[in-house]
Amino acid sequence: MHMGMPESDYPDIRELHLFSDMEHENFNALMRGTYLQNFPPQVDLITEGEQSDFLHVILSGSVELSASWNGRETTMATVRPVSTFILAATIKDAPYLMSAKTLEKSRIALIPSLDVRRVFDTDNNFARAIVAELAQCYRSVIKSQKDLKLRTSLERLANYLLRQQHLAKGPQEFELKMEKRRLASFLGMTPENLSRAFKGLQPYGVEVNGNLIRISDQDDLVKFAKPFSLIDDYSI
Amino acid sequence: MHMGMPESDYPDIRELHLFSDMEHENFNALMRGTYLQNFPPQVDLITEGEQSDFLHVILSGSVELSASWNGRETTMATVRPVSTFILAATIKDAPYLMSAKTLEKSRIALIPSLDVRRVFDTDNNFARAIVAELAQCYRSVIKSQKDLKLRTSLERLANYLLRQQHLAKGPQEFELKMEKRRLASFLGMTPENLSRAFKGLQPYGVEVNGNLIRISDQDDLVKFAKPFSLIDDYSI
DNA sequence: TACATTTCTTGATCTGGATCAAACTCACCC
DNA sequence: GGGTGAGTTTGATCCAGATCAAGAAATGTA
Repeated sequence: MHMGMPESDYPDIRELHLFSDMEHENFNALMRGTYLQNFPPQVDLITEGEQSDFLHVILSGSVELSASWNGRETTMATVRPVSTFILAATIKDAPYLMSAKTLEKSRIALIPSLDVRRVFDTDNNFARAIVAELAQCYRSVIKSQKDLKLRTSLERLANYLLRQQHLAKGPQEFELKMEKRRLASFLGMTPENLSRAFKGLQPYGVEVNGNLIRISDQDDLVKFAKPFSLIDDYSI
Repeated sequence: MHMGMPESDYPDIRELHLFSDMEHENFNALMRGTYLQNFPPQVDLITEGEQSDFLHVILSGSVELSASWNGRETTMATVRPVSTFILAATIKDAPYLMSAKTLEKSRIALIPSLDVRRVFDTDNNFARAIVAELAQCYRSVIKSQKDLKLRTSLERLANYLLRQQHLAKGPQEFELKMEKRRLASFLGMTPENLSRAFKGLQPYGVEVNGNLIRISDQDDLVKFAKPFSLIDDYSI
């Protein structure tokens, strides 16, 4: 681990909506204290319940956010570049509510929470950017909550596939970006059931081949899934 | 409905963490455009999908936030005085993700979203207060999500009762503040099942009499419920 | 290449919780 | 007081999804 960011990583972070409007001075102050590290897969970055020491920015790879209770565990979200995670805990100086671990080899910037809070207190543009980011995060969780409470697991899977297809710019064929067992946990079901759910979507034109998904009858799937902007559109 | 807030309601709102640190000037500007209204029970205040016109502050009574999809409906939360709701939609100028309706006769302040966004852009203390509020809201939803994904309905009910007892300052006996069918929906179950779940908690010392709950064996219930700060403590 | 380990799938069974139906309770109102 | 209608409870049944068990496939490793 080394202190201070190499020049080459500045732009990626600076471009993030969260940092793009802040004072140069303040951004540089943040970066001076920032650690950059390459992590191998399966490394625990954060354990739920611990105090927030760093705001994390994922520059490459992927990170899983999970939570556990009473011996059970569930996947809450997967984070992909370029974005931050556990912003709320950092701002509130509160314990993490989720654990985080790398899924693949990942490059991650660690910005000391103390610095984030200090700059937050002085840089108004940064404070405003944080509001936008938090509002976005809040609305995302609400959508996910609605997905969980209002839909069956089959419906959740169908809509998940449509969302992923949309993210992949809407091709007939695309790859799952998550291991199936993780996807199952994310969707609130068991791996066995996910496997059966894929079968259950065959009548609606979904073909599965390993990580490859083919949606042969888009309209049919849409008719079944009934995607709804107030649940499935993560851009609003 | 009348324009401009009566003096007597200023303090309630001013005391809210969200408004307490902002400039007098700006607070007054907000209040000048604010409508105050008394609503009877069962009035729809907000319909999900509509554009955010007002930030709502509930001064008395209670409001239910719900969401629906494909003919199904679920209770997301109940809001009680003094707090705001649908802050995220107001800030983002995005459509509401939830509907809101009064459960009881309620006094509610309606602050035009345009004004909120304008003051947000100029008053830094207000912007910071919004960050704190949003971070709190975000973490609350995450906790609720963990509750849903990691616990059975019986466990959710047990922990809900312990939380309510705690809010009531920990007496052996306390009242449910929600209709049972709403509570069922909030906990992600049917009314029938809630009824059976109450029965299922009898062995752990829970006695139900209408809206009155008596926890005769605290330790036993706690041992079953296994409350966990990172799910059940809404103050962190 | 062969072996080991993990993930994924499939089948059989079980169970938590939903649904359906009917009684019961209670608040409200003429 | 005696409806009337909503909310709640109880019982019977059903179903989605969990669990258990065992292969099959993929992945990593000697």
